[in-house]
Amino acid sequence: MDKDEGHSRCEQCIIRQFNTLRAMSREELKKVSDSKITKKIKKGEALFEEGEKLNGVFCVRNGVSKLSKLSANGKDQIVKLATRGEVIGQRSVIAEEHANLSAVAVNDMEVCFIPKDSIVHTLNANPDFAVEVLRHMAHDLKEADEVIVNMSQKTVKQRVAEAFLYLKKNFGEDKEGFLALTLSREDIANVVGTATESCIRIISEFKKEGLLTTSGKRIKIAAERKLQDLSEGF
Amino acid sequence: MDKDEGHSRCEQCIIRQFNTLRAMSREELKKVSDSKITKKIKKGEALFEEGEKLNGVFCVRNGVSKLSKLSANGKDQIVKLATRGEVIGQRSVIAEEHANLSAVAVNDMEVCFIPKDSIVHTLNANPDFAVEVLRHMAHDLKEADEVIVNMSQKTVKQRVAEAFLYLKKNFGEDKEGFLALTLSREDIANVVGTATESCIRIISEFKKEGLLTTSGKRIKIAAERKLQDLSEGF
DNA sequence: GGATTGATATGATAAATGTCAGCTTTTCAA
DNA sequence: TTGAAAAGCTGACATTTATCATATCAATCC
Repeated sequence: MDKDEGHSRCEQCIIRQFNTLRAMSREELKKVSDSKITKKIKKGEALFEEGEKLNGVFCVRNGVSKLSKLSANGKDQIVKLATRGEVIGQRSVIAEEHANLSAVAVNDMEVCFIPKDSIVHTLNANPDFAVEVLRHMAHDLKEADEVIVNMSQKTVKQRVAEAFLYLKKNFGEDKEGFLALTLSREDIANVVGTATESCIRIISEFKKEGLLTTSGKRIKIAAERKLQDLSEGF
Repeated sequence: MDKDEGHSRCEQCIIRQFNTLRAMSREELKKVSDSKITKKIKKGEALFEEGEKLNGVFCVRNGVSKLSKLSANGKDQIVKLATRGEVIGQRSVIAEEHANLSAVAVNDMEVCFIPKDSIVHTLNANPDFAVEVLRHMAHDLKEADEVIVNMSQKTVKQRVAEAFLYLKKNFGEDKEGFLALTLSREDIANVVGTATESCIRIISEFKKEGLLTTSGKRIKIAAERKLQDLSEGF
């Protein structure tokens, strides 16, 4: 059994090494550990919805969550995919605002809910932690800027290509070489910001051109270099 | 003469009230004031270019700067317009990364350059300041998420309408009722993420429909409510 | 097994947007 | 003042993308 499973202490949790919690002192971490609640979230269930007031943050132990925002025309735009080691909801807790995004499990998840008190307290008391969170948010902001440019300047085809490269880079491949994270065509379309049909059509095209192969909804990247070139406009 | 002009002390600078610098202690502010350099930037000149290493941040005293990123197809995407009271370059300094955006003056500017040492030092020593910067960045991140959704889900026409509402809200109008910030058609197109010709065409349409009136490059919003509705998809 | 449902796929068509070319107006410096 | 350069504008056309309709496939439930 994975030694990080169950109700282990944050102090021993290896997940912590990958996120801002590593900048906490031993005592601070102990407090977090005492107040945290481990939750299992089934595929399709929501961690929270857009507009909801968050009383804490979620540290992802396993699984993937999509962070999305509903647009006026009724479509969901997926802004980020959060996986093992990432902390969700920090932005809203820090800004003391209601959630600007919804978080829904893409597959079965295990998360730790950390009440905001211990986070906010540490933020005000431990500059190392504050700066660590700040660095992390600065990084997210840079990524967001890049997404803005891609959304407005790249074609749908380029963005689809990029989405697959992103999935490979961030979630890797399984033993058979398929992308480890399997998304529905609709979810892919919502990442890319296009109609589901357009997305499916482009995937079909890519298959014909030998850039991808598929098996059911699973997708394998067959010519990464060509996908890369395509996504950059060649 | 404006009492904030010239080489005044940061302690007395009224601009400071609007940005993160207000969370600094008296001594910290003194250090900043001693090391800062006031600069005049002419319209069209750059504060810094994408990829450049920043040795500090810029506090805007007067004028407006466009923050933009060059896309692969050679177009500039304007990600943000920064005006009086805003601090530019914080993200790059905090993340210790090269600038991910270029900053170019949209009109004549007066800015204070603050070397990064005093910023970084205060960040590590004064949690209030760190949290203040963090709040600010959390806000920017939320705005960026909204831009992503708009870019991917709204039509060009909706985005143009929204751009004018944004300009009115953030920069106001002059005595005659024209938008106080005058941008070239190309800059508007680069905010919206569309071709300059498409942007011009839509402005012409809006004029015909009585939503806008123009005088040279100056633009007046004639029917704000209708523009609002249009931007939301009605 | 057969019925039902949701996801995937494809075609036909319409709408939105970009590109290119040419023209007019404004700007700015010699 | 004037003439070149830049910005603004418009039309024609090509391309991209969305929408609607329909068909197929796969999973699930009785």
